[in-house]
Amino acid sequence: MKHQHILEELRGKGVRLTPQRLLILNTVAQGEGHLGVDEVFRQAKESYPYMDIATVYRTLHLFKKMGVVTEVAIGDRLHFEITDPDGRHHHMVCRECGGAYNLAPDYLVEFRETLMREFAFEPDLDNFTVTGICSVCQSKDKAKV
Amino acid sequence: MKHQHILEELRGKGVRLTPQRLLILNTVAQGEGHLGVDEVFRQAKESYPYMDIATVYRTLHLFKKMGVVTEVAIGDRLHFEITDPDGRHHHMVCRECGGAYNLAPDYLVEFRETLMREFAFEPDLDNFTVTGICSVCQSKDKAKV
DNA sequence: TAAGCTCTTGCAAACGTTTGCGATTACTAA
DNA sequence: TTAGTAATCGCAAACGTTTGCAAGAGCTTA
Repeated sequence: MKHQHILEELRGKGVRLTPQRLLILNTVAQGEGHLGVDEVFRQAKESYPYMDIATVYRTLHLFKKMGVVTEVAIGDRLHFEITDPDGRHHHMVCRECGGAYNLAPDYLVEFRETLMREFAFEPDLDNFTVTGICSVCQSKDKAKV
Repeated sequence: MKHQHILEELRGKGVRLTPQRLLILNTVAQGEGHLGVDEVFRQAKESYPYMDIATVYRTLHLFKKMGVVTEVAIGDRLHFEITDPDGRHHHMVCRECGGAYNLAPDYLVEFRETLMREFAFEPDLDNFTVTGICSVCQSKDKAKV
């Protein structure tokens, strides 16, 4: 069981650490990359058969609100990952293959400054996703034509 | 009935123009700004009581695929508007008040070029939405503290 | 350690959205 | 104008997600 610091943090915020929550946290942590809700549910259920899908949803939303996990929209489906501890990152999601790529925060600094200066609009760039077509799929598409 | 050019365009693409579709198109067009699915449904039902919610969903998705309407995510809810004919625009959505502001394409040109150059990632910036806090709500928040 | 308070869980029902299907309708061609 | 064909509609059921509620469990205090 890693993520001891996350547990301390949650306890400090008055979040009760139930077996279900620990299990879901572990599942998300072990699921390298990004897991969908149903995948988290299925895996957690293997360890604890009474696990309820409603608990999974409630727990993931709680973790998201607490900043412990990050939600990434991949083609209409929500995926979850443990929040990047050393500096947040963003995502580029390919609409063709569904692949998710990380994007360092630097690339958004200027965009953010522009919106602030021009519109006094403070964008949420902590959890930012841009969809598009990745380089691999671009090559494939060209090959088809 | 405006939007004659849209009808021609749809017919040209082999889309059947049923009364239900015309009605939904008019509803979206008249609903200044952005209408939710339920609002489109309710308004369309006033003119044609047999209107089915499934038809509204199917039609809006069809129109979206045809490029006739644009989908905007406003705080977990999808809204629809007639696609901007003279140059597309983007949206800034306030997560506090739910307000949607237009954003001219210019502000994204540089961001797009960066992603292309650095990652060969072609972003979908035709229908781009960034959430955040608008200037009005920022002032309110300050006042509360 | 045990009691008590509050939060969380599991269940079931509700909600919003999507899908399958038979009946109906828009469009095409004669 | 009419008949034929394929797409669309309305209905109902299915699906994924959220919510209400009573039973159960975590944390605090003494």
